[in-house]
Amino acid sequence: MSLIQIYRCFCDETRLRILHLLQKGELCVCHFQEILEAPQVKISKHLAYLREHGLVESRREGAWMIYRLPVKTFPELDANLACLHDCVRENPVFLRDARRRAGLRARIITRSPLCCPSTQPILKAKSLAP
Amino acid sequence: MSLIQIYRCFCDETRLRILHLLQKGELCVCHFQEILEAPQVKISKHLAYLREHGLVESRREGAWMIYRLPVKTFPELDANLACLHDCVRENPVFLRDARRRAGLRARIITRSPLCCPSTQPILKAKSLAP
DNA sequence: CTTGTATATGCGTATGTAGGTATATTCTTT
DNA sequence: AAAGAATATACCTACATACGCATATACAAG
Repeated sequence: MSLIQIYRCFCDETRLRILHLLQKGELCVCHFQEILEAPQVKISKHLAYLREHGLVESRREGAWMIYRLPVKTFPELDANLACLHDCVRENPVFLRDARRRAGLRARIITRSPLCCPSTQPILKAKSLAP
Repeated sequence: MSLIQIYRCFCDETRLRILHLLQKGELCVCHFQEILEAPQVKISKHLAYLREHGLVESRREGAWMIYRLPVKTFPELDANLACLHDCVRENPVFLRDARRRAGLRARIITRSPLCCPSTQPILKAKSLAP
């Protein structure tokens, strides 16, 4: 993964918002759809772009795909993600995303299992498919 | 100047090298040509791109155009330039650029006025046009 | 005013990217 | 096996970008 590839990934707002959200932990596609209020195909393509360039990893969990930042970190990516986090500290769009993310988690936990179990500390994935 | 614009400017190697060089002070076009070993049109277009997006400023000095980072700074640009500087600390290409820049300055000072006076503390621009 | 130097710009081409629609794939549920 | 949900991909269009060649512009020197 080169610096240039990182910056290419960073130069789209949707991808920036995705990366910003992933800094607080993994998420599945439908979460991005809901938080960013963007169509599935748009989210899915940007995630594919990020994955092809090594900025996110994915795993399947039942019908859901869970995305996260690379477990094996890179200094350049770490540095730039930290810089991004700092730069958007007061940005309304990114602040709103963070709030919606927190709200989403609370809602899912208190209601029914609407989406992937990685956000539901109560239910385990395997228990959904006996 | 938005974050996205900064990242768009950052996602080309030539532009990254130009910005990295400018962190140590202003330079004119022919310096970039020599240090980066790139054709004039390529340098000129990347500088125009950076200027249109607010990442560099230019002024004319005789026949030369001097480029520099914006005098009026922006937090996002500062942060990302600092991050860039840190990321390329050990990058051969950027290290070589820095060395060539230093060598260029020394050569110009000790020899004749080959290029713009901003790198020549001995001669002033006005003294070249009496 | 002409020549030469430094720099910018117009144009053409090739490639990358963003976004949409429609469809395919994969898994779950029944 | 069939239907439905979650996600990915193929294809299309519009637009941005990178680069080179040729040419224009701006200034300096004579």
